[in-house]
Amino acid sequence: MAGIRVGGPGRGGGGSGSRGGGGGGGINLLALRSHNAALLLELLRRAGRVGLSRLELAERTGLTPQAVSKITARLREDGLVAEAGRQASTGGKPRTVLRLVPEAGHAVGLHADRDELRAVLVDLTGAVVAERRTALDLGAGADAVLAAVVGAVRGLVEEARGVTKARVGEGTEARAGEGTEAGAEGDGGPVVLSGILGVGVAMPGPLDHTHGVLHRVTGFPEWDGFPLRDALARRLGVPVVLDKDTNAAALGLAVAGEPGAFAYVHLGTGLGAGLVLGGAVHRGVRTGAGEFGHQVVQLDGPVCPCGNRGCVEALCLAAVARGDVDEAARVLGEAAANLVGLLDIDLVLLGGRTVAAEPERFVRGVGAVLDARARRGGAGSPVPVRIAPGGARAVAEGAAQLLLAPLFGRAQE
Amino acid sequence: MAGIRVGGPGRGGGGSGSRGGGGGGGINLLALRSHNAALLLELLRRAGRVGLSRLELAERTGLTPQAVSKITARLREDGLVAEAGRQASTGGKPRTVLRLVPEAGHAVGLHADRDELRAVLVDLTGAVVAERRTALDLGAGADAVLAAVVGAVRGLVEEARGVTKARVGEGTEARAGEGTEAGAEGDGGPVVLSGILGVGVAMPGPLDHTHGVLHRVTGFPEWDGFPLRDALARRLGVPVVLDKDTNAAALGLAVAGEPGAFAYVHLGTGLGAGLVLGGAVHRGVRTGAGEFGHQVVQLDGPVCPCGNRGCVEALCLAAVARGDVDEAARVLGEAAANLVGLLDIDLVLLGGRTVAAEPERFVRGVGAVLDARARRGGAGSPVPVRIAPGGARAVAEGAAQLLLAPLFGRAQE
DNA sequence: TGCACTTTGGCAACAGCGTTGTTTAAGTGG
DNA sequence: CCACTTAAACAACGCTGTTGCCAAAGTGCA
Repeated sequence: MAGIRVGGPGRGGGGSGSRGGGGGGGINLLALRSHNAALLLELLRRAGRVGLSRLELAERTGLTPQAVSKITARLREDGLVAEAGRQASTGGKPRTVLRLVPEAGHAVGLHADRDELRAVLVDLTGAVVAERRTALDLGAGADAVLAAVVGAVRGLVEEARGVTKARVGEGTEARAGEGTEAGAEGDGGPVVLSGILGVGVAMPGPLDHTHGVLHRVTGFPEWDGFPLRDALARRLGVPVVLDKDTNAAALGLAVAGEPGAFAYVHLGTGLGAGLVLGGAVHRGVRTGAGEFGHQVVQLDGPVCPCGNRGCVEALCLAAVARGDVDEAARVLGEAAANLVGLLDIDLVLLGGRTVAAEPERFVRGVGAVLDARARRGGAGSPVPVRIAPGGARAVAEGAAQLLLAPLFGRAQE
Repeated sequence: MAGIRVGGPGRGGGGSGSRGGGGGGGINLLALRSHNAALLLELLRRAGRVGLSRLELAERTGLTPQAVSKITARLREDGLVAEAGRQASTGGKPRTVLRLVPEAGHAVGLHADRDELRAVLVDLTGAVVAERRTALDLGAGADAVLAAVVGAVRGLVEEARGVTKARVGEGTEARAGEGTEAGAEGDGGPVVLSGILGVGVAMPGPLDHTHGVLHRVTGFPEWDGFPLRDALARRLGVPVVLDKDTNAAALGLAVAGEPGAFAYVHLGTGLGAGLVLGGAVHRGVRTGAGEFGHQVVQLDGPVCPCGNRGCVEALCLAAVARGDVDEAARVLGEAAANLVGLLDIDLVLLGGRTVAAEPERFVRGVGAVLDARARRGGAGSPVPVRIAPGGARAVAEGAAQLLLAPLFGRAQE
């Protein structure tokens, strides 16, 4: 069944108090092994259905071809990678294409919003295999909510397993196209679901990502300090990771190929941001980063419910409320420009219900401010603004990446 | 004489196009070796004169004691580390204390401000060994300025070498306290200066850290696009690194022990910031991060020379100009609070001439805003504000760290 | 003073990592 | 059909950190 732990089977000693890695920054041989394995997996993931040859992997990693051969052999043994056709010859033996086996692992992503719960099951490549939506009432108490969440996850996984089994037939091993001529397109042949890697949970409002604890869920004081991660992990029996919705969305976008430094700005019932710097989600020490909405852009401006005066969120939402979308976009643009200048990022992605209602006008309005500032600030090409791809499912997909991303070398701080 | 390259002598093959490390993220055995060596050096540097035992190093890195022994043996061979006394016994053989040898390497830090040049020579621990100050006229043309800079560096190094030689006597080897009982305090015994590791240059205004090129030096258009790093490196014959003054200061503070995430806010003739996130200076893709002064905090406010309306810099400096320091501090505080909320940092450090004129009032004023916001935002303890230690020499010292820091594992992106 | 005990840290043997040199496989082109 | 080219596996190697063992150097009690 091939464990998913990238570190490999580790048949040897392993016994005593072996420090796996991480400990204090010292790089072990085990740590080295899993790092390089994760690196190859990440390259293969990004290559998608096209795949990559061993030599291409060697070029891109800086490792020797032989090292890549050894590592990929292990990954193939573990069922994570499979050979899939060959490239055109350039005068000699054609390169063998390696591809990630999507069915080698799955993860669940949950987006628990104020009024609904969205759950997705994704495979190793991040593609959605199954999805569920249900209403959610956070006021019903912890037990009821937890039961609902657990039920949704269980149902999702079992339903998906049934569908997949039905499609395939039965009695399959998790080895896809092992050695044989699977052809360039090994389509339509997924296999039995391996165990679930874990569940990622994305929620609005302040929380502690490191400990998986909620803080001050707006309007629901009974959730304050609730250790959601551990409670869910106990009931589900799989690892659980908790994060803010904006961070999950940003992670999903980063994994999906957006550049190494961008901001995901979410304007819905509130205003927040997820920051990706150097390819990794920046959460800050207390998972508090991305507190974008309560930036003051108007000294001594109107009072915001948070107590400050002149917050972007208040100004922006007020403009939306009175129908002045262009003004809302302009205010949002000024705040985004502050952020862009402060962090020198490459891209601003807009998302959220309010933006989704008038996407072009927001993109145009925010972009206009950024262009004007860049032209004056002078550093060069203006920072592009786009609507974040992925739509309403993006947060849930990103939540699933909270578990997948570490396999591909994206440490979650 | 023991090269300073942490990677070690590498007596073996080394020959052909061996990819040292870095290439594409793949971790080589060489890369592993230098990583772990750098990690130990960093721990020893932070321990300072107190030093650390091998077992303490093992605990903190997660490496086995034997691995630490091997690595430190190499470092001792290279003259970077020396034994220095022993700790009190806890019932068995007492632990041998290891300490960094400060004289094993030196670097030069330059702070080229608008009107003066400050140069420091620091040893491996970052302690200033010699210092020079001269007037600087950026308008005198590239050749004249470069000649002045080169002269200052040469003079500084030779003067320091003379002094050190005079103090020591002569004929010393770069092995300090090798094996012998050097006593707990091996004071007053530095040695011949090893070669200079390189020169770090810190300047105001926008520039490209990656390529070492200046952009739009305010008031001196002739410097626009000038490849200062390469020009200086050619004339000096040692590696040169260029960075913004605020980034250099932030790096220096980070190395000096400030927490893993803080902002250095510099208010002098202009307003800028250096950001340290996750222990590393955040420069952004175009070295543009830290553009703090032209954050808009007053929509449709007064026009700033940069063309925007309501920039912090304009508002803050205007308040200073009319003598209203408290208002300046309040405005600065609001902008700093925006930054703190956005990035979830641990600390705000204030520096620069204008702040230095009224330090307490700025600290109090900025702190008041941060406290108020934290109390409302609620996440918990307020973010402390302090005057950045180091004074007027801080930028030059940080510039020297541009070369020292990589030895200790702080990659410069 | 002497012996038992504890702890440190070097030495030697080892497994595992990526590297190098060589061989086999699998194509192209004359 | 054969020379040539390129890809990838195999084998030997050097170097990494790891493990097992032992000398060194203290403490503490008899």
